[in-house]
Amino acid sequence: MQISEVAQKFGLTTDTLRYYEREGLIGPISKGENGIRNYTESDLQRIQFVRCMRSAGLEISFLKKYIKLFDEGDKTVKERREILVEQRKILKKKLHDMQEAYDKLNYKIDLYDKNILDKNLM
Amino acid sequence: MQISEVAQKFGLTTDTLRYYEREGLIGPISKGENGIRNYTESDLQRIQFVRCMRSAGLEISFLKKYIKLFDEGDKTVKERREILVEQRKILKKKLHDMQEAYDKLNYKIDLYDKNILDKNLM
DNA sequence: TATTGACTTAAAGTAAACTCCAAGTGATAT
DNA sequence: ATATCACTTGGAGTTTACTTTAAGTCAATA
Repeated sequence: MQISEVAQKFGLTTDTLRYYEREGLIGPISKGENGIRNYTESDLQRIQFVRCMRSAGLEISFLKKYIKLFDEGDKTVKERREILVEQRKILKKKLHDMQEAYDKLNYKIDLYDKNILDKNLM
Repeated sequence: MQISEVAQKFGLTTDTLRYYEREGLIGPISKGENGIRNYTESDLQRIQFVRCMRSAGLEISFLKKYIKLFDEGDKTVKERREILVEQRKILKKKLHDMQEAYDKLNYKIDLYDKNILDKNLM
C-alpha cells in the first residue's frame, strides 16, 4: 500500500507518516526500485497502534522507546511491561481529570439552560 | 493571597500564573502599594476553573475567548453556552479515544502478565 | 514532447504552552 | 549596613509534534 492511501486510511498526512518513520515509530518501510514506500500489513498494524496511543496523548518519546525495546526481542519483556504500566497510570490520571472537566462543563451548560446566571461564578 | 502561595495551592508555577494573567485568562490581579499581586477569593475561583479546563486539555485560546465573553456580561450568554457545548463535544471525543487506548494498554499488560508474547504483534 | 501528479529527501519553519533570564525593588534578618 | 528573599518586568528561549519548503525523480497522460 502506498503512502497516500495509508495516510487516508488513518486520517494522517503523508508528512506525518514520514515523520513517524524518521523518528523510528514505524518502519523502516520497504521501498520499491523507484524508492517509493510500500506499506505491508504489519506496517499498518504498527501504525494503528501508534495512532491509537497518540490520539490518547501518549508521547512520541514513549512510543519510540517502547518500539525500540520491542524490536530488541524477548529480553526486554520486563522493561516493556513496566513502561506500559507507567503509561497506563498517566492515562488513568488524565482520564480522571478530563471526566472532571466534562462533568463541570455539563453542569455549567445545564445552568445556562435553566437560565441560572451568577455574575460572580465562572 | 500572594503568588507563590497560590502557585503552591494549584500546583502551578508563579511564571504560569503571570503568563495566564498576561493572556487574560485570569485577573488583572490587584496589587498592593509595592506592586505585589494580591489574589482574592474570586481570583482563586477563576484559577480553579482555568486549571480544571487546562488539565483536560482545553486550549488557552478557548478559555481566553470564554472569559472575555463572560466579562462582557449577560448579552454574551447565548454565545458562551454555544462554545461550552462545542468544547464538551471535543472533550467527549477525547475521552472516548483515551478510553480506547486505556483498554488497549490494559489488554496488552494482561498479555504480558500471562506471558503470551506474539513477536509480530505490538 | 511537455506537463501533470505522486512520490522522494534534508532541512527549515510553526504553533501552543509554557519556562527561563536579566535587571531591578522592597522588606526583613544578621 | 549588607545580605537574603520574594516579588516585579519585558523579552528571549524551550519543548513537542508536526508542517512546510525547496529541489528533485519517475511514470503516465494530453
